[in-house]
Amino acid sequence: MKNIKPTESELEILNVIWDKGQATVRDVHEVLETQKQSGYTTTLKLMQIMYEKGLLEREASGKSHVYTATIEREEAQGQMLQRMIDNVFSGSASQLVMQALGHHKSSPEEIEAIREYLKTLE
Amino acid sequence: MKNIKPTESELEILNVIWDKGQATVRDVHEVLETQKQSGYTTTLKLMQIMYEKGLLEREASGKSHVYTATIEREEAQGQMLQRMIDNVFSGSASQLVMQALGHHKSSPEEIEAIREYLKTLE
DNA sequence: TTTCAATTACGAATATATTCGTAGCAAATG
DNA sequence: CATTTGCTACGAATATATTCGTAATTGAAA
Repeated sequence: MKNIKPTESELEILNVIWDKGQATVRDVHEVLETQKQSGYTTTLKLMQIMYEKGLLEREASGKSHVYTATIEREEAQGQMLQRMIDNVFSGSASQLVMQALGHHKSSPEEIEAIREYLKTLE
Repeated sequence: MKNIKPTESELEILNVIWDKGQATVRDVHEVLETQKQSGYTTTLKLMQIMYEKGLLEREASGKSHVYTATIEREEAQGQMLQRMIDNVFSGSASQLVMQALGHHKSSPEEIEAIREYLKTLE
């Protein structure tokens, strides 16, 4: 099992690739551009580094590369969550859950979904 | 309202200060030493930087300084959680909650606590 | 008062992350 | 075939985080 720790910029890129399934540098850049100002080669360089780190895989396609993530979104979310639980909530997942529920007015539907989910856990 | 974004090392220090309420550099260092190897002046420097950043307050006491956090633990947890929800869970707190519940076998007591908590939210 | 031990202040070295300019290459276009 | 366009590779500059050695300071002890 792969243990990743993406930086903030890397996470932005991963989110685009997870959304799309796969993406070229240009695909990613076009999305990022709408969120913040940045140069094309910046995105390129980051994705090259992520490839070297093993965060991304790529395949040549014409003159460009098509990138995919080497780890599933859920897997990465789980790892980042675990780190937050350990480092910020003294290892208590339920503390985190209650903080999250308290601070972010969840809709009744969401609360119901969580309640349903709790049932399946027993 | 203060918006903080402590680094990993800063968070380790904050955790010690939150636990103790207040602490000198030595206090903090003694705790950190048990977790990882590091020099005293490293801890000192970090705490000086945190003071400059406004993460910590301090008061002279004898020849040393007594530090306190300028933000409550719960407030900081809330901010970090919000950032994780935004950056990792596409803004969905309930997604985060369900991931957290699913991945970390919570004890029946914890689940019960969460269920109770949900009641109070309606 | 002199000495000693603990503390702070400070600067520098190293590591990592971020940004972007330039060069080189290859495919498409005229 | 020459030119343009769009891509990758690469190196360098900058920013931020981390680590620690050394010097200066201070309070307490001898």
